[in-house]
Amino acid sequence: MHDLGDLKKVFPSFSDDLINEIETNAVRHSYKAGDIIMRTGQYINNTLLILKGQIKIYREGENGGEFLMYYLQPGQACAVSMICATKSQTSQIMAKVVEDVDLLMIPLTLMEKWMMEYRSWYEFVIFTYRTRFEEVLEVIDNIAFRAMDERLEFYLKRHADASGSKDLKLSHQEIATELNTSREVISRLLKKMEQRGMVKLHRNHMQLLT
Amino acid sequence: MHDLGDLKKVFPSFSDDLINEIETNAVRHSYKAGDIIMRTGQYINNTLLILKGQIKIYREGENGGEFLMYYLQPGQACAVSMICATKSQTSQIMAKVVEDVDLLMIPLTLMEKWMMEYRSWYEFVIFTYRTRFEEVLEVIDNIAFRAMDERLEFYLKRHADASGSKDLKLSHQEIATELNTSREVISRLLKKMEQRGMVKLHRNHMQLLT
DNA sequence: TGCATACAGTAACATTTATCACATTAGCTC
DNA sequence: GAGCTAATGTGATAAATGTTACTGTATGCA
Repeated sequence: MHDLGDLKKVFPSFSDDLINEIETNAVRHSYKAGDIIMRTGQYINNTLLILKGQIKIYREGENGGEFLMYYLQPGQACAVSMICATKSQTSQIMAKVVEDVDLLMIPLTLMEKWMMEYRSWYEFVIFTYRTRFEEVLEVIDNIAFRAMDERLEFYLKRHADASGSKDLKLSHQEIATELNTSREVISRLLKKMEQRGMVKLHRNHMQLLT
Repeated sequence: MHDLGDLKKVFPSFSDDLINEIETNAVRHSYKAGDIIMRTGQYINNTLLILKGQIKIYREGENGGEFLMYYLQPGQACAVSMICATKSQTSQIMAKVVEDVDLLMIPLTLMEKWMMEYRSWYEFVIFTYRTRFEEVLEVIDNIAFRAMDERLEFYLKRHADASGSKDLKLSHQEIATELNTSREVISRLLKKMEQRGMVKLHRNHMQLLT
C-alpha cells in the first residue's frame, strides 16, 4: 500500500520510529476532486495527514459562499482536525477536495499519545498550529483592512504560490465565491488589473504578470 | 507574592505538581491599563498566564485601526504567545491592557517540557488553541458574511459576555476603531438599534436590553 | 452544423459604507 | 452658572460594492 520511504519523503521531519508507528496505525484513504471530507457541525475523530493532492479549507456562508481560509498540501495536516480531535469536538469548517487526494487518518487517541512520546510529532503539530493561525490572521487582515481590489490581488498571489504556477485555472465565478462577492465585481476588477498590466486574461484561466 | 491556593483558584484544572512547577519557575508581572504588552514584529520568549485584569488582542491597521480579535481574561493564556514561543517567532498581533493586569510569564523552554510531563498542562494548551482558533473563525465569519449592523450586534454581545455585564462602557469611537469603521456609522446604527428596543444609549455607556 | 451551456463583458441602478461639515448636548471645571 | 471639551447626532455627498439585466462568445455535444 505505502512504505516507509514514501512517508519519509512527504514528511521528512518525522523520526523513523514515529514513521513506524504511523505505518502500523494509520488508515489510508483516497478521495476524488469535489468530495467533501469535513462539514460544519460534523464530529471529528481523526487527524488528517495529506500524502497527495490538494484540499480547500473554507467557511460556508448561508447563500452558498465558500470563503477560503487556506489550502492543504502534501506534507501538511489539518490543524482544525487536530484541535477538534482532542475532545471529539465538532468541526467549524468545511474541507473540500480540489485535486484527488490520498491521506492518512490518525485516531485521536494516538494523536495525544504521540504528543508525549515523539518529539518530531510534537514539533510538527505545533508548527501546524502556528502556520495556520498565522495564515488565518492574514486573512483577517485582508478582509478587515483591505478593499476588494487588494484582496483580489492577494488571493491571486496565494493561488500562484499554492499551485507553483503563474497560470491560474480559475473562473471569475469561483473567485467571487471564495471572496464572497459577485462575479461582476471580480470581472470589473480583473479588467482593471489587466489594463494596469498586472494580469493577462483568457477564458477559464489567466496569467499573473507581476 | 502569590501562593498555591491563589493559582489553583484561577487555574482549577492544573494539577498540584504543575502548580508547584509554576510557583517555582514563573515570573510575575503587573501592567497598567493602556500598556502594550506585545506588538507586531516583536520576538516572544514567554507564554502569558493571566491572573487578573483584561487584555485585548488585536490586529493593527495602517490608519490606526485596532481590529479586535478577542479578550484575555483571568484563567486564560495567550494562544499566540504559546505558538510563537515554541520557536522564538515574532508576534503577528498586538496585546494591550484594558484593565490593570497581573500575569505570569513562563519561559518557552518550560512550556515545551511541561507539554510532555504534565497532562493538565497539555490539555490546557490544546484547549487554549482550540478556543481561540474557533473565536477567530467566528470573527472571520462576521466580517466575511455580515454587514456592519449585524457585526455591531455581535460585537456588543461579545463585550457583554466578556465583562459579565449588560452595561457596556464604550464610546462610539472605540467601537468604530475596533470594527474598523467610522464613528458616524456606529452612531447611526446604534440609534437604529435603540429604536428597535435592543439597546438603551447613554453618554459613554449603554445597556443591552436583549 | 447547429444548439445548449457555461463563461465573460458591460451598462444602469440600488444599497451600503465612508467622508465631510457642522449642530447639539452632557458633564466637568472654575 | 459660564464656559470648555469630549461625545454624540445628523444631513449631504462621494465612493465602493452589490444587483439586475442584458449581450456576446467560446466550447462541447447531439
